[in-house]
Amino acid sequence: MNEISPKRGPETRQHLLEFAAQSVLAKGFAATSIDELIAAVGITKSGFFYHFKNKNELARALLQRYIDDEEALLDDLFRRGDELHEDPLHGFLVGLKMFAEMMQDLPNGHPGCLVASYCYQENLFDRDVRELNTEAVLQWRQRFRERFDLIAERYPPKIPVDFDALADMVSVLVDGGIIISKVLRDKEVLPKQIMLLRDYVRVIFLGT
Amino acid sequence: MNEISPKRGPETRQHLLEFAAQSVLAKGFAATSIDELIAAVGITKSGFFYHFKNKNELARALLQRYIDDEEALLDDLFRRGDELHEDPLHGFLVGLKMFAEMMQDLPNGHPGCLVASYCYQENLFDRDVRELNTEAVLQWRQRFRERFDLIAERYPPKIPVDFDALADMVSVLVDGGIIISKVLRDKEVLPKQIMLLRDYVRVIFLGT
DNA sequence: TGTACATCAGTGAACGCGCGTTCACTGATGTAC
DNA sequence: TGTACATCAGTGAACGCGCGTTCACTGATGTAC
Repeated sequence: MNEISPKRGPETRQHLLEFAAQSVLAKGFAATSIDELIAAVGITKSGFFYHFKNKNELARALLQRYIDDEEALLDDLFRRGDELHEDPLHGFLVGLKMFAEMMQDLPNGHPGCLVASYCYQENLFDRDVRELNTEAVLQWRQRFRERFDLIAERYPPKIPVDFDALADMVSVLVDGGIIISKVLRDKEVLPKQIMLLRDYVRVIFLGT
Repeated sequence: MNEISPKRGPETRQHLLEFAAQSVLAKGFAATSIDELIAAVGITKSGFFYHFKNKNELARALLQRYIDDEEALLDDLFRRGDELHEDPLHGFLVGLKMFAEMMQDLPNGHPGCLVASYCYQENLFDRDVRELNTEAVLQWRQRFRERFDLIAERYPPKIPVDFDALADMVSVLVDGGIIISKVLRDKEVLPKQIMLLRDYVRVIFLGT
């Protein structure tokens, strides 16, 4: 038995991270115990400390993974939108549409945003983890801000609008939409909010 | 000493709730210990259990107080908006403006939303607490939905819009705005998001 | 081809502290007669 | 006006469990010569 024994380490680490992410989103980081993670994965406690030197290291790895995954997902999505329309506005609108559809197709709704979860437990974490969180949000602001600048070159906005605030609005609606979806146990809320944002962006740059 | 000793009970309870709210918003409910609360308030642990029969009872009281306070605050705010304009649209727009200003005037920004905090630790709480959370969000949906219905009677929307989703958008932008404000440590984010919502509502019903 | 050593991915036992909860008790104030 | 009892707002000591972390050790695989 256990014929695939060589090099299981990275795999075990991934399982720990996956299970930890679920648990943190359901109960918070403080209530997520190392004991439950190792029980789920099937190693001993010392095995956990081989992979992570302490619990804060787990928090860091968890957040880094989440940020990287989200970035890859959304980059891919808006790139596909741009491939369908060379126009930056319509490419973005298609990207938002695809994003809304993707959120709608998740069987149990969005599992939750680690950035938001950490935000409401920030005192638990070292400064490096908190800075990671801040950096991630700032990156999204910059990314969308550049997009709106690009759009505005071709489509001067019909309504005066602060592009940094509009860029933040994407993160705001996603994080807020996830919360209201979760609290109401209604997975339609998040996609509907994204579509509302889409309508707003259209009316800003096209006037209807 | 201690000449004002009679009937201190309710006062102690309020202090416990105030301190608990701060701590829960900074670290989460699980990491908020009864020990730190009683240390802050100056009673013993058994004194705590005189006021709350267990920790879940504290969670319930905390959330109930938060919901009641927010409801009173926003009711008052939109009532004042309506007093300045008998028109339901302009009364609402004024209310949103005052809301944004109020958020801007908080010295350290909004301290956080307990509904959102509990949402990311829902597995810690009994069903009654979770239902309280759901009910609160549904009430806000209904409240704003009625407002939009009223507005639409006089101002048919220029853009087709789902009023339930638009009503949810208020909660979504507030909860999301608080998170992004907190993560960026920039208290301007939340009021700006509220003003963006205001512009959106205006363009929906007035066309600009 | 065989041996020596290094690295990987863990095991097992023990640690001390902090946690939520229970229990029997208390001293000051309020109320009934 | 004095006494008996009830209620309020706690105290103090003890409980057992679960937590994160440390330490010395191990057995399987990989690499150098």
